Amino acid sequence: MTSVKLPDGSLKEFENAVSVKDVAKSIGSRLAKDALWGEIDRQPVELDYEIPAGEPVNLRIITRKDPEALATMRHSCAHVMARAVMRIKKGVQLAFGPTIEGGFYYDVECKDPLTEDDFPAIEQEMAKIIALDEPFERIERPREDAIQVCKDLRQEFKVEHIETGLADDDTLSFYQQGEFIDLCRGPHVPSPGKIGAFKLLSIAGAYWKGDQSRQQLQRLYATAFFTQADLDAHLELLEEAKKRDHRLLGKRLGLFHIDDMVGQGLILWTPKGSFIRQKLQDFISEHLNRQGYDQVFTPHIGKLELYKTSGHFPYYQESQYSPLVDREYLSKLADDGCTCGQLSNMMSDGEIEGYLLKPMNCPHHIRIYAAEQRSYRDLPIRLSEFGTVYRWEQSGEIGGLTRVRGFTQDDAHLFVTQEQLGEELVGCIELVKIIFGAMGMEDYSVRVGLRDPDSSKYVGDPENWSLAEQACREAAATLGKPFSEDPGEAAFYGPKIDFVVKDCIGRKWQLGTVQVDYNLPQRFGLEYIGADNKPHRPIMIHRAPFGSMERFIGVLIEHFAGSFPLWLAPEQGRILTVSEKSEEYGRNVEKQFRAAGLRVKGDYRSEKLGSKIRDGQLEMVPYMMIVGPRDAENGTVSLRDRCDGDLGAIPVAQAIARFQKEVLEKTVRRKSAE
RNA sequence: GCUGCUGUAGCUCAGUGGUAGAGCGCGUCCUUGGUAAGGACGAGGUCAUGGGUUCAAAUCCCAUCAGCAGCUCCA
Repeated sequence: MTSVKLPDGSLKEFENAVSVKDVAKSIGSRLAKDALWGEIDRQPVELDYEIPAGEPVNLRIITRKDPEALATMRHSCAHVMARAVMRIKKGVQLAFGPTIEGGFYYDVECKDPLTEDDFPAIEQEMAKIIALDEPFERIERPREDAIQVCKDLRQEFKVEHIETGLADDDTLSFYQQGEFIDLCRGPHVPSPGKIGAFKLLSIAGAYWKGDQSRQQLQRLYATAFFTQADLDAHLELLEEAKKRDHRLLGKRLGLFHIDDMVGQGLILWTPKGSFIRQKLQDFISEHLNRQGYDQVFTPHIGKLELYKTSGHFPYYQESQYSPLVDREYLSKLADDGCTCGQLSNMMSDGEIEGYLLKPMNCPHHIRIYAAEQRSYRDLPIRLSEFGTVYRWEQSGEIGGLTRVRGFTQDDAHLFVTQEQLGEELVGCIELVKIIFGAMGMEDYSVRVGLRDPDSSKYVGDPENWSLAEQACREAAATLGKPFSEDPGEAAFYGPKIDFVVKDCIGRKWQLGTVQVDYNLPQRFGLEYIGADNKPHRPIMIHRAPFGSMERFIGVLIEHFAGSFPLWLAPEQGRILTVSEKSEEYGRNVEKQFRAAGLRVKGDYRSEKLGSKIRDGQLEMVPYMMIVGPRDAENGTVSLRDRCDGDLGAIPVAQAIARFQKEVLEKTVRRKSAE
């Protein structure tokens, strides 16, 4: 007797031995057809798996409607892709081929490297394999046999993976499909016929096991869906998302420029982009004032000595611009043929004095704190600065506004007592909340980085750490949205709270961060005099709610799809004359808007109205004010909203009032890209 | 930094071992048009840079620089 319990709680009993498929058949022929695999007591099993007799087992039958079905089908598709590649190319070594968000990839090594030109052939071969519809057969082998199987197949990566990655598994599973056999945990759909529609997307390099020192493989990215319609919709979504790319919009709207002659990863803010940045800085400054911050200015460079004390030099030397060395030593360099390495050693040893382009603002702020004797009555001290820092990012990593070599942090350092820590962290979070709220950005995630309990790399008193970690949790909780707690993600000097968003192609970027620091106050010997008339050590909080102006604006361009809210729009409105006959009235209206402090321009070209409107729409101007003879006569403008279209004629004063209200309220307009 | 792809007019891109192309934009003129492209004419390019192969290179090869995708890294 075999009995199974179904997810709805019902019990089914069978006299003879039954497979998962038999159970599905007994429920309905439609289910039998749609069934992909089964799950017994939460363990995936094949459809032909024979259910053990005896005690009732919990059985789920998975169809494409179940959330995990798509991922499994995609993984099956990865096998099909690998098989196709092996049919086309000789000597293919397979590495890993997992499902990822939105698709899957397979890492392979080919003697004769693959290019995108091979895609049509691979896709054709995949179509053939799918048409064959041979079942995915699960084969289980004891450990030693499994290694032998991989050796026979000459799949060295698989051998290594079993020997190292799967060292604890006694039995290993393979899936076979015709001539193709691959080490795989499963599950799979019963056969490739279940794959609906697929497409190869791109090819890129990837290191074996993610280790830079290991060989580099080729990673084939692809995606698959149960229906062609779903695939088409997905591809269209990708195309739509690309139109929001801040690199394209930034160029098209003239927001910023990156120039070869200036240098990689160095942003030139054009007037329009500068305007947006200035407005954001003004906005945040206003809230800094309210929260009792003091704004400071500090230089872009500092002595090596400063960064030796802070620990940034030479420890992070690789990711910094080279130091600015004294003239004297430079000529010595030239005369003696001294190598860069030697110079670097001399600097670390203190033989050479030089300056560093600052990689962080904290050392400068610390020296402001240390410049005066501080009392507990002065604390907390909150020093803020839109401080520009420079970091030598790897060239392959630089791009757009999201990863640059020079950027301005909306930085601040708070010097607080242990007792004040919790409240100040909450204050920092409050700022983040205000900013994201004002932008209408809800789609961000929060991570609290905690100590790795097994590591001893952390500085500071463990008891204080626990207090700080708890304070971080409590501060994060004030956002009122779920956050993750990541042990081991803390900096060595203290726990932190990070805010992460995604860009238009799904890449994650860290924006704001709030970090507790026990280390720097110690390194710099910071003190304040307590109520007990004794010196005490303050705790530092580093915080940058935007992260950097560059990255934040990059993300913001994509968030708004280039269509900024009125208060941020460099050009808030444009006056369009119906014909040149209305130019005088148009200029008059323009003056009135300007006098009211609004940023408007006039389009007085001898173009047709439709053409001017089109230009205005494409340049993302929030409002257009159309003026013709009728408006001149009535003292009106015909207002056109970029999102809603024609709003009809209203008096000029009313239009101005509408603008001012919208600016004051910082209304967030709907997104739309074109 | 690594792997692959790319670099042609202000922008988007076509092109090919033998005198450099389109659309948009720009300029001039015509047109005076009421809610997403009116018309004509014209200007504009050391084909990223530096080497090499060749009678001949924008085209083929090498290097450099830059961009894109991914990997790695990210105080």
